[in-house]
Amino acid sequence: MQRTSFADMTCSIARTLDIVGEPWSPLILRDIWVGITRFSDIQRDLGISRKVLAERLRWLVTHGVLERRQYAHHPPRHEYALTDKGYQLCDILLAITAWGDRWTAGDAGPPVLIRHRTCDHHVHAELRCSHCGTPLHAAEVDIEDGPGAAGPTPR
Amino acid sequence: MQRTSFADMTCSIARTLDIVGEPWSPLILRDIWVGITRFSDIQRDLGISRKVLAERLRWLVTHGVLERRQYAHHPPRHEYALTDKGYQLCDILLAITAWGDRWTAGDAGPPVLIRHRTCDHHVHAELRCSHCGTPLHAAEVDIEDGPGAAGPTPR
DNA sequence: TCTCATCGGTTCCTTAAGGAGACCGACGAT
DNA sequence: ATCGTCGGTCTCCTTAAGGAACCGATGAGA
Repeated sequence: MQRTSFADMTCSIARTLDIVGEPWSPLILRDIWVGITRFSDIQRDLGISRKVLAERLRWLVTHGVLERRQYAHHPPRHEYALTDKGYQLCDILLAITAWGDRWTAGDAGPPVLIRHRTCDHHVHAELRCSHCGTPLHAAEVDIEDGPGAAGPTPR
Repeated sequence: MQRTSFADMTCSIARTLDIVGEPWSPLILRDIWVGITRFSDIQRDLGISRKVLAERLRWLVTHGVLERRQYAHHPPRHEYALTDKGYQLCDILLAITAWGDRWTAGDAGPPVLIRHRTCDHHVHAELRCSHCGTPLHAAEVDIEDGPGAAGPTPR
């Protein structure tokens, strides 16, 4: 899709979307995160076309989000694994899950529960301010030009 | 493009992507969030085609993320505004910005800085556990079936 | 009054991306 | 010898994105 590339926009959101903004990519990352790591398994689980899956996996590997590993030599078999960069993308998936649970789950309740191993409770993700630690929301922040801004009206 | 609808998947990530997973949608939300609220202004700012912008705005309004408001009567003029549901989506944008600042900004530094009005510092978003308050990361959680799960192997 | 500009779109055409499914080589199992 | 699995590639068709032109309602200026 995405005939217009976002890679050159002066915006961290746009540059992130350039890497994982295509609709299937977050679902592929989710699958690998929960342990569905092989080509055929991902294809079966998502119902994605094999062509598109191959394209996306290649793209995500070249952008350092995934790595392709050979886990068996005699029948040469491969799996995909998250890099550090990819694991941190999954944090965004936690934030997306929190929104989806709240606004799209309906009466049936959330499809999955998230158990935090640290405290052993069912939890959801909350955004906090890195400085003062209080809950952070989009309505409570101001946007200012940063060092990487371009031109007089950057974003 | 998204010829395959994600709306019926038993997954909060998929259902969220069904609403805002198309690549332009997050950028449209960002623009409205930072105060670019009129059709022509958004179109100019993003360089998106007018046709696609009209489609996206309609979609986001029908899904309750935006509302279309008439802000002038005599020359009938409209603007788009975030609903509560839409404002909470912008929290995801904060998480995306944090990742993009870290992994795509390069030597120039982040394009924008986020000032938290509560503490008046430049900050970034951190994910915390809703129960124990410690930092929450994708590697530290287990996924379990929730009440809205479907079938024996839901996701 | 005539002309020009703006806002918020709609319509049309071209091009590129997604979906379905056939095919394929390497290997293992029966 | 045949069948099945894994990890893809290739081809064909449909559909969505991009670009540009057009449009009605209004307002501003000469």
